[in-house]
Amino acid sequence: MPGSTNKSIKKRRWKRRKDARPGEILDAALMLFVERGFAATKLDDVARKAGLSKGSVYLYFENKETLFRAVVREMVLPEIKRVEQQVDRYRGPAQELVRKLVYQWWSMVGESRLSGVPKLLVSEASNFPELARFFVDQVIRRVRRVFVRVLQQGIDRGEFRECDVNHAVRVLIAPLVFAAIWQHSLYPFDKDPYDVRVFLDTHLDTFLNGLLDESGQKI
Amino acid sequence: MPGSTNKSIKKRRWKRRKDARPGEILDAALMLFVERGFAATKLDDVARKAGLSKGSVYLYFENKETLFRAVVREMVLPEIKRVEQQVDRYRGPAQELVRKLVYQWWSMVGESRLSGVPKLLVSEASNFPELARFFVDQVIRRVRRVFVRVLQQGIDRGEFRECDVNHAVRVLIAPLVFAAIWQHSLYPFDKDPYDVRVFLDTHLDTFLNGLLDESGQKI
DNA sequence: GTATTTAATGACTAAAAAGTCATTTATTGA
DNA sequence: TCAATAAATGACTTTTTAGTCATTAAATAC
Repeated sequence: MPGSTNKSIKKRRWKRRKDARPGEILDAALMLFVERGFAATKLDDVARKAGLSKGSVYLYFENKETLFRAVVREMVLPEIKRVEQQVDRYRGPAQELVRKLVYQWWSMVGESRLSGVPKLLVSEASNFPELARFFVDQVIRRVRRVFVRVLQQGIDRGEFRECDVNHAVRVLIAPLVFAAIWQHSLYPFDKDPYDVRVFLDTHLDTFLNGLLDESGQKI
Repeated sequence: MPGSTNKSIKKRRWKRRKDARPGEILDAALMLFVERGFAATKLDDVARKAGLSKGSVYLYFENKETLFRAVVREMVLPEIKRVEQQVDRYRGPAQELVRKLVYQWWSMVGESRLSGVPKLLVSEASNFPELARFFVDQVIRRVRRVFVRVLQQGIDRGEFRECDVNHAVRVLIAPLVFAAIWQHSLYPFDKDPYDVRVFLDTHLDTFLNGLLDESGQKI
């Protein structure tokens, strides 16, 4: 019988959750900003997705722009530090390290909600120049630096042939970033089958094979 | 003496240029949409950039969305057809063809205003699903098909080793698209020097070298 | 030169979404 | 249990920008 369950139960309209709110708002905002972009995202939608009202969002974030900046800064930095540490610890053949890093990067960035951040920053860079600068300095360049070290190590060990490491690292990274961006943009509209793992494997195979010292060992 | 030159010259306030307007509006719109995205682009700005008033834009395009769709459709299709024809004509070693295509692609897509289109579509895909579908079908997949044919040819000729052509082609293309997107997004904020030509060369070197038949010829 | 046509304008209206705040109500603690 | 506190609301105001249209003036035809 409908209505019998809530006969005289006073429904609590909302709960106080001061501590949980900011994180929930950031999560909801990240998802919508990634999907729609900054300008096309309504704060009302963010609020609804985060399970509160628009007015409450303004209790935690000064305005829409502040929220946007917070999304990028808060979500990204903790992760990038983890990568750097992981690389510091590793010892072994450069080839193996590259493979490990690529797969780790994918499972961390590619499969988590964070994978949307590259798309978001590519889309909004010119609307938020100082955020773009922050992202390039604090994320992109640090990731590059990590990979440069690995490649240089490989060359020093004689695994890889001499090459322009600065550009090689960009060639190595480009398909990774591309895959993340793709996932959040045109992938859903592509009818041709495509497996990110196979894509990364293929990239690793050709890239590493192409980088092998001519006299050197096979993969 | 200021003012003497326009003493009694009746200044023409505007000219009738019915034929030229649509193209000029499309050009201006493309630039702004690429830079700022759809929602953040004001029709007033498009109009000013195109050298007319906002009201006039509505003489040529029904509304903002129609204009957006027109930008993508009108600008892209003519170019893609040219690429396909160029490939059809070519005969020679697959390696050379790949190199030629990459450089041609760059000078056509990378250095022209069209290079902004990939960024635009990546950014707006989920806001314009049917445009995204159109772009994937009519551009991306056709470009892939062209490159697949070349790679397969190389394998058949024994230049390249056997491999998953469908994924290899994505690995080949990803850095190209990435470079175009990068150029229009985070590149201006990157302090590390980077030369697209060298980037493409490095990519070609590792990719082609990585794809060479193990028993085969050197680059 | 004058009348007619229509490209072009810009001041206007309408719609949408950002941002505010007086009020409500869950929570705390006396 | 009741008063005090502050988290949360949602109706409201403001701002922004898409879209309209009566008017202006350049081009054309007579």
